[in-house]
Amino acid sequence: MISLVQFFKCLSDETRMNITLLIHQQRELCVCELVAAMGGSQPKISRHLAQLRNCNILIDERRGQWVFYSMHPALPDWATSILAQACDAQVDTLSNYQHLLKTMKNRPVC
Amino acid sequence: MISLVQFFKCLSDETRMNITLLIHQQRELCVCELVAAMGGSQPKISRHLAQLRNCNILIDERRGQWVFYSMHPALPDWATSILAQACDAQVDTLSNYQHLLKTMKNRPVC
DNA sequence: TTTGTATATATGGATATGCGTATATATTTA
DNA sequence: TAAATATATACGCATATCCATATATACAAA
Repeated sequence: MISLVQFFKCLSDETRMNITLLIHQQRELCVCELVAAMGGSQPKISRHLAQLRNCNILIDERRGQWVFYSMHPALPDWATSILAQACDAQVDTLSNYQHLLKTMKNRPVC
Repeated sequence: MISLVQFFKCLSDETRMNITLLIHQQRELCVCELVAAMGGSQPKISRHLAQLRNCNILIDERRGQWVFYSMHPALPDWATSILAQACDAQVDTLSNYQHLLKTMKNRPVC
């Protein structure tokens, strides 16, 4: 189980924080959607996703050529509560990402 | 005003996280109390306090030979909520610190 | 004013972190 | 099987972070 300080460390990078909040809000997203929303290079996003996966914040699931990430089902309640608060504090940035997702080209069909 | 990611960065170090949670819980503590509770060197605690002060998470107030730290009065609501959740997740460690405070020698009189 | 206690800061070094680039792997489609 | 797309990892480098140690500053008491 993830420790509190490890959880904060995972959220202490802007990219990782926004990835986590966006997935928390959208339930699941694949890597290419995250790349489109966050606007970084694919290896950059992928490396941060690996870290969040290794810390048991996210899980991944391959579906065809895509890999979808979602919140770890055993995430502690305190972590979920903190993420909900954080989403509130970050509504503006998140709605920006939502718009980029909607207008993204070649978005995979779920 | 502090950003969400900056807030998480401040809490991403074990010492800073525990300092913040303990002060959030105890309302205010002076540096020597924090040194006694957390068990690090005085310069180490002082450096972390300076960082939390510069980020507007804590404020300091000198009273005689002591400097007392407390939560910044303008801390955003989302930050306060996150700290409350974090305290819940950290009760065991915090009660440990409380005990060290109670049994500390030469504790300053408020 | 000297001494002691409390706190802050400066410095240097070890380690961690984040990134770009290149490349590897997996899957689908032709 | 070859080519295209999606994703992951390895490597090297620049920078950030954290710490111990030494020292500076502020205040209190003698």
